[in-house]
Amino acid sequence: MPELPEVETIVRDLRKRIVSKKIKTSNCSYPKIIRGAAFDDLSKSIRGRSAISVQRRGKNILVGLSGGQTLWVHLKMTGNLLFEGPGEPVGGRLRQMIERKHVHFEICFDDGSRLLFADIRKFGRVALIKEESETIARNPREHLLGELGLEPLSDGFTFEKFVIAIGKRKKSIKEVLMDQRVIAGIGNIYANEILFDAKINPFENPRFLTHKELSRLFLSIKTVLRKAIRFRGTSFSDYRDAGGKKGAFAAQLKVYRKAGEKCPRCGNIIQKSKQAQRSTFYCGFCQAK
DNA sequence: CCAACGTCCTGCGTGC
DNA sequence: TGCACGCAGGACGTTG
Repeated sequence: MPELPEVETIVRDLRKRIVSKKIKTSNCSYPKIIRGAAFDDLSKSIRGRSAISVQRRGKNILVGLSGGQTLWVHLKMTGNLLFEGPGEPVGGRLRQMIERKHVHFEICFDDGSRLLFADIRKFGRVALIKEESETIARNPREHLLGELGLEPLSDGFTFEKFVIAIGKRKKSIKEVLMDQRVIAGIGNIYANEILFDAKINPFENPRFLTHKELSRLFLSIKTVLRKAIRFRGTSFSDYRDAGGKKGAFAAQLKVYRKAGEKCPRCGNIIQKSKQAQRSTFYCGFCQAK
């Protein structure tokens, strides 16, 4: 479930903690999570390298290493990236993940600290990108990053680009918002919340949205994502930040997982439906078509 | 070309 | 109580 706000929270935490640290060793207990080259190759390639940057692109985490290589991580549904400082074993959920053998990959730094990749459902993936990270940014068809669309919190995310990106699509507006090739980083939770905030029906055809509705949607994308980052993301059962702590945005959710409850805006009952095999939550009154 | 569905996985909630 | 099943869903793969 980590979407843009959760990934951004993790990236900011990790940036403070691992930049300039040197990799001593790495271990992998479930090789299927490694994409591309075999784990042994990856392990040899990163040994002795230092982390020089931590960046986010959509829901992708990119750890830049000295020598020009980049470690790519995608957390998918239930993945966690957790940092354990030197000589300070973590408690709580991370301890539980370790004990239940949900840690599948780890990087040990030479100061004794560790970066752990844990994932209950093993959907998350790790890979080493050998080209320079700049090359990746310039080439949107780079395989591991897919064909990523607009970065919604960047300066390049303008209303004009947004309208062009949205306009041609034939699927419902909610499916379009979740399409990583259009806008990168929005998943099911924030698609629901953004559409509620913008008072737009999730089933609406993007072609029929008025200029006024598109303006509201453009604004809601930015305000909802920014607010969620301020609250350090949404935690239900699985998401934790790099320190193993929960995000606080779940208490700010207006419609997601609130079927049968009253709409906080108009008091009507929040509906639950399905779109492309995913749950959709909305208020049928203030998000009417 | 695109839409729709299947796949990967485990934990949790529900119903018999 | 215990078991079977459905559900959660991001992104990729396959099918039609």
